[in-house]
Amino acid sequence: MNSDRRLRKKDRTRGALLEGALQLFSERGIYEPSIEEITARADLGKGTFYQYFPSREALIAELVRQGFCRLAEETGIRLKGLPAGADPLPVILDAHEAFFSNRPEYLLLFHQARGWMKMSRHHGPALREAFEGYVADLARFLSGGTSPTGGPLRREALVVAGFISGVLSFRRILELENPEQSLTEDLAVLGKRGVRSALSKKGLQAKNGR
Amino acid sequence: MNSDRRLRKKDRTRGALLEGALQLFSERGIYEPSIEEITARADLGKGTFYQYFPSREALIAELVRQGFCRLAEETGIRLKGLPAGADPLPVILDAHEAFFSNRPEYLLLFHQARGWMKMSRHHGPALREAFEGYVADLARFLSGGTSPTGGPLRREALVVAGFISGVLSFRRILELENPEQSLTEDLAVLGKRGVRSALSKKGLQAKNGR
DNA sequence: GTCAAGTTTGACTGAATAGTCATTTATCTT
DNA sequence: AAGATAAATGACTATTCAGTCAAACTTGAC
Repeated sequence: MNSDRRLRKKDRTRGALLEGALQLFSERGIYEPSIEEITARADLGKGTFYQYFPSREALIAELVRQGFCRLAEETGIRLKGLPAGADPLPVILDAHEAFFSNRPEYLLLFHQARGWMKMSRHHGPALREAFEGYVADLARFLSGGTSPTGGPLRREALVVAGFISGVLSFRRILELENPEQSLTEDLAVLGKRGVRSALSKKGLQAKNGR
Repeated sequence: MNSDRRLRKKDRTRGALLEGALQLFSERGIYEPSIEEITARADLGKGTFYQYFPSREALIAELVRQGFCRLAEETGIRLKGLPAGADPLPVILDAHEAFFSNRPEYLLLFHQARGWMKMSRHHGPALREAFEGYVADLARFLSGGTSPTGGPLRREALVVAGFISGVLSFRRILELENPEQSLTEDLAVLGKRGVRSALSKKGLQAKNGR
């Protein structure tokens, strides 16, 4: 009746697969490594993979889901200590920066998974749901804890998600000389221009529009 | 002595390869399509590919370079009609929006090429140079035409590039219900928060920092 | 200890593909 | 038209890899 042992073992095996794959994907991307390499990294035989995941994509979707969960959790913790009424955005940005600094292996994974989703042919719903959940979390964080889902903050959340991922990505590939950076400062620099620009936008629109 | 004919033919063949590959990459990404599929799309034999490009990556790098050139050209044209002293940012954003709306095939290409660059093993310098050139162009545009290279605007350019690519990317995969969107407005919404936040940032830093 | 149920394995199959190169085809020169 | 140069070709090789499955192994129950 102590079949818990077996369950724990299964969990460990599954965990080893996920962990090994995450490591491998961060080195060589999600496309290159073969299934056999993934199982080898976890010190398992090739056949074992298919006991746990029906396909490479299922594994990727699970890794992404798990990653976003961890990210949301850490962000949530940081937001606990925020005085009510204060803008959560800088905390969110800092939390992301810290997360990707501690777990850089998620950077390429998230990036490539996003690219994967842009291809129509593939992808069951799991991957999309993971991203959707992440944006919903962001919207919730931005709202300061109220409005559980898809309110008017969804757009803002989408923009924040895009800003973070895009800036971190360009930072990564085209390193600045002096690497003291902060997403909050980046946003402030950009935001000053943006707000200023938005005011004079109307007049320009006619000239450049379409 | 009329070997111009041959040169033009060669150019046409090369162009057909590039065009076919771009189309194919936009449907199935840069990893999936085989070299033979690419040549087939251009109605050419497989061997022909290697007369023109030493590898898949070389082809990708050339496509990216070409794409950034077109993008910079179109942006430059729009900026011509800008009164001196005005902020070029909204025009840059509009130009990008129009470019990717007219040529959506570049969205996935640029995205995946960026991901490719994050993997250390691959990549000769060509791909990096293409991105570097793009950011340099952006910095030039942001400066209003002065300061030809790598001035203090490089960081700002990097942030702008990241913002644009990230927001467009998230928009693409998680479509909003009402698709009237504008990068300029997105930036304004975000910027208002960002500027506001930056001011109160110092006090928060101690609480959430490190 | 022995049986049954659950888990792991890696050899095997079939299919796909990168890159090569001897041959064919097209174009230019005279 | 004939010969020379350049370009295009696709059969071929050697490799890689996804997915399967019968056999081996492990664990728990009695």
